[in-house]
Amino acid sequence: MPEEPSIGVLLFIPYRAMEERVFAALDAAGHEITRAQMKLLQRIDEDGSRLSALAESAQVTKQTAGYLVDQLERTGYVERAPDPTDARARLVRLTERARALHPVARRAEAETEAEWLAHLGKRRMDQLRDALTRLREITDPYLERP
Amino acid sequence: MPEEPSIGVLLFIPYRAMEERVFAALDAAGHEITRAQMKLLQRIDEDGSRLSALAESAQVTKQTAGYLVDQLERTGYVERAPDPTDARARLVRLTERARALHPVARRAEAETEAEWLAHLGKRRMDQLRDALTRLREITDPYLERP
DNA sequence: TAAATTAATCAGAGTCTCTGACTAACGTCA
DNA sequence: TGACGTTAGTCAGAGACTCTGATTAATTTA
Repeated sequence: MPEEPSIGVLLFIPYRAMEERVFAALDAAGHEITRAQMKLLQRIDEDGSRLSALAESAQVTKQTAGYLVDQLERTGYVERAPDPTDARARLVRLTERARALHPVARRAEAETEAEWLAHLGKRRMDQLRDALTRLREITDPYLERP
Repeated sequence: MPEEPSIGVLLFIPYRAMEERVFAALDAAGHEITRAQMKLLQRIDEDGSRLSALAESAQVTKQTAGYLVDQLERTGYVERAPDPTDARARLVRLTERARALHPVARRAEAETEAEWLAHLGKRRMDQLRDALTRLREITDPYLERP
């Protein structure tokens, strides 16, 4: 007689399943991206971002961000360019290779979500999204509040 | 105009909030437990568990499990005893100190859940749990299937 | 009983993260 | 305008967590 999982575990199980689908799709498309690298990659602005900005956004130290950007640079996902407005700074920019990741990740996400919708039905899927969106109001420390 | 977060992110945000509440409560009660240690600790059977069993259950190698059990042993949360049924094996057992973690963690979880209930209302909280429980049917790789 | 398997450990390495110290460039203000 | 404090980034060193490969000891199988 297995116990009821806690709400925390119930949230984690599908989250993890989604994450694994996305990384599996990236891997299948020839992209060996780690979770840590992705955390940074997602935060790089269209016009490039400074290391400090990435570090702050991803909640890691500048040293950690530098270590991850080094890796992403070596594997061809980002490049560093001088920042024209400040000679101390450099802009981390996405390469074409990095831009190719987005559609792959989005497709895997959309496919997984479609399977969930098929299993839950539209009503319950809407209820799930609604409840999670409202829950975010009190659990997201970075949510913009009006 | 911030985009709608994906369902994956929406799941992750409250999960992470819950996890942080639990570890903060443990920390406040004087227990410095890491996520990796907790993953093992949760899987130790009432009568003790073998290292191999813990490793398999937590999805890590035996070496990793050994490394974590060493730490937990040093900090007084587990002890190793010979397995009377097999001289190669040793049983990892919870100490009293480890047993003291459970009520602290459960209380933090219950408090957080109560806040969520107050914010969402009973109807939406029930819908959330229902949707997540059904979602588990297709996203939990370790779910017992009848 | 010899061979294969299983339980655990040792050794070495890679990833991710941190703190502390440093250099170079920028901004301020007396 | 020049000294001072701040900011951007890097270097060095360390700790946590994870892995692969090799080893030892005990058990199970053929």
